[in-house]
Amino acid sequence: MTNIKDLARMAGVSVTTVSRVLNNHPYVSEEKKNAVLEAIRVSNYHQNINAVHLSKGKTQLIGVVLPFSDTPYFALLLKGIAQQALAHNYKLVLFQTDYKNSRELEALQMLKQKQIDSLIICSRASDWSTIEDYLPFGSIVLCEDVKEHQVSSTFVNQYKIFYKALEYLYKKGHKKIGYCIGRKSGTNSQHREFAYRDFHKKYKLSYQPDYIIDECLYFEDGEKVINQLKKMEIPSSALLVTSDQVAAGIVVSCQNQGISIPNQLAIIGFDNEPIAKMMNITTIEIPLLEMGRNLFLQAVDGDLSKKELSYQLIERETV
Amino acid sequence: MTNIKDLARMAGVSVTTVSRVLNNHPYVSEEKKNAVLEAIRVSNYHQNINAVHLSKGKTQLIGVVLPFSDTPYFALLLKGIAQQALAHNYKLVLFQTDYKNSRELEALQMLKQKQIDSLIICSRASDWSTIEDYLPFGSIVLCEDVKEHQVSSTFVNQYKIFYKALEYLYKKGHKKIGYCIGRKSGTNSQHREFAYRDFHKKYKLSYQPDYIIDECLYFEDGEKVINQLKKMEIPSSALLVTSDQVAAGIVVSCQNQGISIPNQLAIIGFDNEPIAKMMNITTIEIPLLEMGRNLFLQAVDGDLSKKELSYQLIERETV
DNA sequence: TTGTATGCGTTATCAT
DNA sequence: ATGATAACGCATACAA
Repeated sequence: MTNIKDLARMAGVSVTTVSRVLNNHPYVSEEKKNAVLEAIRVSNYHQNINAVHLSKGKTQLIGVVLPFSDTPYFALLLKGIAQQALAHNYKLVLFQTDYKNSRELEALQMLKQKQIDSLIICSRASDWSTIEDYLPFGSIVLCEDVKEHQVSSTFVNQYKIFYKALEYLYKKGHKKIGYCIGRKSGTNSQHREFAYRDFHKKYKLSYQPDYIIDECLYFEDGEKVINQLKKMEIPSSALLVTSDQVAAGIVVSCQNQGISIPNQLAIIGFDNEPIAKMMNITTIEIPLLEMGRNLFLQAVDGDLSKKELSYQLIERETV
Repeated sequence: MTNIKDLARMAGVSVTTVSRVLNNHPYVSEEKKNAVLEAIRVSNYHQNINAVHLSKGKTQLIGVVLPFSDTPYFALLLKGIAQQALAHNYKLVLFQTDYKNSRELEALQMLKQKQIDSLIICSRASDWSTIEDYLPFGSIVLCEDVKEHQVSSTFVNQYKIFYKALEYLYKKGHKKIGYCIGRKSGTNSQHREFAYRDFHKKYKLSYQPDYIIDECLYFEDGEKVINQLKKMEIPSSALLVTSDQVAAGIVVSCQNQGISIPNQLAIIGFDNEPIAKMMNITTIEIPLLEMGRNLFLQAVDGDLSKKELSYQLIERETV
């Protein structure tokens, strides 16, 4: 493996000059430049990027923490991030945490060890104090409303969205509203639960504990939801479903079981995925791609910034 | 940022000793070890991993090249890879190529520059000669039948699978069989096309060019397929669909349009995703998770090995 | 415009 | 069991 020292010898120049032509720096004569280029050609030279990293203290690598990537929500987020990474000549290091805190800590650790320049956490497992411990080592950006915490973030107001959706259902005459969610843990889920409770308080409604159904991530979970619904003493008449995939699964399951939508069961999905359009599912559009893109920008930028993205209720035929 | 030199000074030992305790090497007295540990504690020391990489010439990083990760096929493959990466303490660098050759070259380049130890290419865009150019720099493993080429790979026999599926349909009485595929390019697609042609030759059947429908990647593409089918002069009576997602989309679209399955249209999906089970779609199971896991193992192993995985036709109600 | 010398943080080799 | 010192390959401040 030839290195710049070898190149320097071959071209009859100093290593500095070699480094200059390698990095397109000015102040190098055409003559010497060509000599170096020729040496590079004949030697089949290539940089050892690790040496560059060590020397520069940067890696052009950005870590992305997410529980899994086979669900449209995270897949789209990731896609947005990847788009910008490509455009800005950064590479991505993926941490699929499976909601395991330890994996998130590994990512944080890589930040500390300078293997990645910054970190995008799409779904946080660690508490604030540990996040803040790692802040000195690189920018960390989150995908939730971080309130007063000194971290950059791009997010939608989950509380407001949920509340508005519930009110929409209420105005359509629904008094027994349930919701389906991926996991009960997680800050997003908390915001939603608060919205759910506050809504019921304000409108003086009561709800069954089993109106909240978790572990709803994939299309096929729709079947499970309907089965649970059928077991309820007082089944809910409407469902807020935090993924269009699951919403679609519910619709199909209802067809299979002869449950009429929206008459017997109203449904609002999330994200406005193409599947929602195809199956005519009322949904709440969240600009996930844009969110991903902005997360990346914040990560490389480094400055503290917070950006709330807007959402949109798209009325179709499941409510 | 304190380094091992500082630690050495603080603990009153040499850098070598510090390095020894850092790496759990033998031959260091309990006493000095504790001194170093204490120095580490008070200084809040952490390794600069780039220095380790430079020194060792390894990064514990493995590159994964795939066109996109928001389709179940690649998402599952990636999941399998990620599982093993986790278990073996490797990190993954993701290259979403969007089928752009240049992105794949970037990955190859990273291999050459030692930023990644090896490379898993889930869907190849480059030709063989360029792949082979990079072989000296680390192990490259592929996800296709590489025949005589000196590269490791884990794969299923796409040709045989397709052929068998076509014969199955034929035995069920179908003479006009079409198929839906993600992209026409790619080696997998070629194998399938060969199988398709050979099948028609053997059974002396003819087919329309428009029986081959590409760009079928997502659930919502099912609608497009049905629209195209309806435009055909002689629509096919059966469809091989290389993704259960799309197959499911087709089923839903048929329901919407009053097309009866399997009477008017028979369907075989691919991958045996949960959605196929839920919607009772006949499908061909391909062990994607296992495939991903094995790909990773081959990547870190480094030895040349080739492994063909088996598949299984799962008969349900769409044929 | 060019080169010298030093630093980046760690591991490996070789004495002792 | 311990340590001095040489790699590892590159970037850069500074001098010329």
